[in-house]
Amino acid sequence: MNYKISEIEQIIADNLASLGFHEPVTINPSNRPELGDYQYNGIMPIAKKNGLNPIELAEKLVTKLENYPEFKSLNIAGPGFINISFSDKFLIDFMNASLKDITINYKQDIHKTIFLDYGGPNVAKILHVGHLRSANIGEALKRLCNAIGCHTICDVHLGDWGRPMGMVILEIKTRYPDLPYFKSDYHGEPVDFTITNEDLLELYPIATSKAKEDENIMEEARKINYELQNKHPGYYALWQKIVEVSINEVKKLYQDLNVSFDLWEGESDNFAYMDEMFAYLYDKNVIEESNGAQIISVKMPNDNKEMPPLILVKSNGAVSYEATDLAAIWERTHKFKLDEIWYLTDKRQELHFTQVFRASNKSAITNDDIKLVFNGFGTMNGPDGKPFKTRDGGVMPLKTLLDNVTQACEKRMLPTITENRFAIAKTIAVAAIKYADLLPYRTTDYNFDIDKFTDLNGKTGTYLLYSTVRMKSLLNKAEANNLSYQEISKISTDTEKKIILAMLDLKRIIKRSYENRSLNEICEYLYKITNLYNNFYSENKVLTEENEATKSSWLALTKIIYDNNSYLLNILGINIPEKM
RNA sequence: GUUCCGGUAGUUCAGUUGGAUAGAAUGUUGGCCUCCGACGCCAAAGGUCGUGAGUUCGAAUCUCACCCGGAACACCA
Repeated sequence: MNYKISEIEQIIADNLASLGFHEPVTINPSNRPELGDYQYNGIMPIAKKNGLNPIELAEKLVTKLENYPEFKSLNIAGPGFINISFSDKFLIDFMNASLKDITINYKQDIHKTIFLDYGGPNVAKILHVGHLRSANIGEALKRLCNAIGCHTICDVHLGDWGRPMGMVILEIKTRYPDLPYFKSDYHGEPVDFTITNEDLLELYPIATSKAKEDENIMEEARKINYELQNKHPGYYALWQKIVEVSINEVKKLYQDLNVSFDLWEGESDNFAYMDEMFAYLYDKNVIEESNGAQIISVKMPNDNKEMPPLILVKSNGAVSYEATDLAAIWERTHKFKLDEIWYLTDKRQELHFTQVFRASNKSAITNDDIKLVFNGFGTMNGPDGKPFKTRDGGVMPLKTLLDNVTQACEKRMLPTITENRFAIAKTIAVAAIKYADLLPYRTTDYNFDIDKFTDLNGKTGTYLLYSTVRMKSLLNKAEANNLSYQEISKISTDTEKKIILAMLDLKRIIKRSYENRSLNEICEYLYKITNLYNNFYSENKVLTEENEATKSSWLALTKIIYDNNSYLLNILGINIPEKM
């Protein structure tokens, strides 16, 4: 017997075809649960298109479907809705298949190679709260892609190139003019000079404000940057040191947040392909000169708004970051065989990426065979709805945020937990932050509210962890008492049925999340199924249940929901502590 | 000014191909611990879906106009 929704849909499509109607069929969970488990709404459009009475058509279809053992009942309601109730056998088979292999609820028939560009930290600058969403959403999307069966390549896309680098080097030069890096006879020898991340964080704002105030200093920084880009030995060696220090610091924080990358490339790596790309672009004859700048016009005939050109080289001769992003596409498509490239940045950068994508297509760096996808996300604001700031008006470091939430979580932990207490608090804090960040639809702005996020009640990461840890605790107790469970053999209560129907809906949720490139539905789903299970948990006592078949079915159910929650939380990049 | 995004319960947000009685969290009120972790569970109240028109069997969803909020709009990245 079949146990998948897609197979049910195929049965309906086949029977519809035998009536002469060749239409794709999708069925959805019923919004009138008292009438059925699922509903098929497709009869009405078909009847309309063919000038038929929808009720009569529905009756013909139902007559053909009635004998399938997958269905318990089928009924027609209203203008032609077909309400479907599944047989217990169908539901039980489905659950036992999930018990054997939870991934059947995730894998889709999609096998693409997707390159993800997220993270985007800047060298010599602090990782602040504005960097959270790119890393968090990007990481979760990567895991989602892998769960459905796609191959991913992830690049952190480090901001390690450009004028700020010149400013920082200039500031170091001002402070330590005698360093060998700045001597004309320097050729890359090792230098006994250490600089810490704290030094860099202190240097950067000073360097940028000095340059802003004094045009001479700015000019000097520009010059250093120009020489750096042409691999001036001293500047280049110093720059490498700065990058290394920065990366090590950033990696630590990403590790705390369960964020990882396959590639730690930066704009400097893209820059290495610049000459090659420019030669190609000139050959393609897409570059024009305008007001002293080198541009690519990216207007299209159907545009109903102004589309400014993509600036490759500014009028002062400096290469723009648009060119860097185009070079990144060049590099990636030359190095890898890709189906899609996904960008995770603030949605305010949409125009920029539209320009870059158009330039890429216009110059045939990419064609229809590679899809460039901009996944803009909303901004995280403070509780007042304005851009998130610290009390004194500065940007809040991501680490400070994590520390604050960790402290708040620690206070709420059971006092009896002394072992690894701080590490557990951090795990909970990461869950609280990540879940709250992934809960709204990707493009929605949201307010960061530390009290709300660390609240233990409601739709929070804390609630999910608590509930999941409790499931695990139950399973551990069962194991300690040598209670075995092989499969679900019966459905005893309404709540169990609701849980099973929610499980049945998972594959659709996963697919929609992938298509929308947003984790919000997965977050909602996790809350829903966890709440349903908690409902079941408070209504029934599993371990003391006297009927053996009921007890083992309930344990198997618990195991499935635990496995599933673990799998879903893992997609969100959230770890589950042993205790909390 | 042009373009895009948003306006749904007191508050924060979901809302599928146009589908039946618009959902959840929080807050409010009231219940539930002899028993697997009460950091839990249940119930109730709470809505002119920004406004007005149109399309049709049927609109929060599609079209048009308007009101309000936010963002982007050539050399900052």
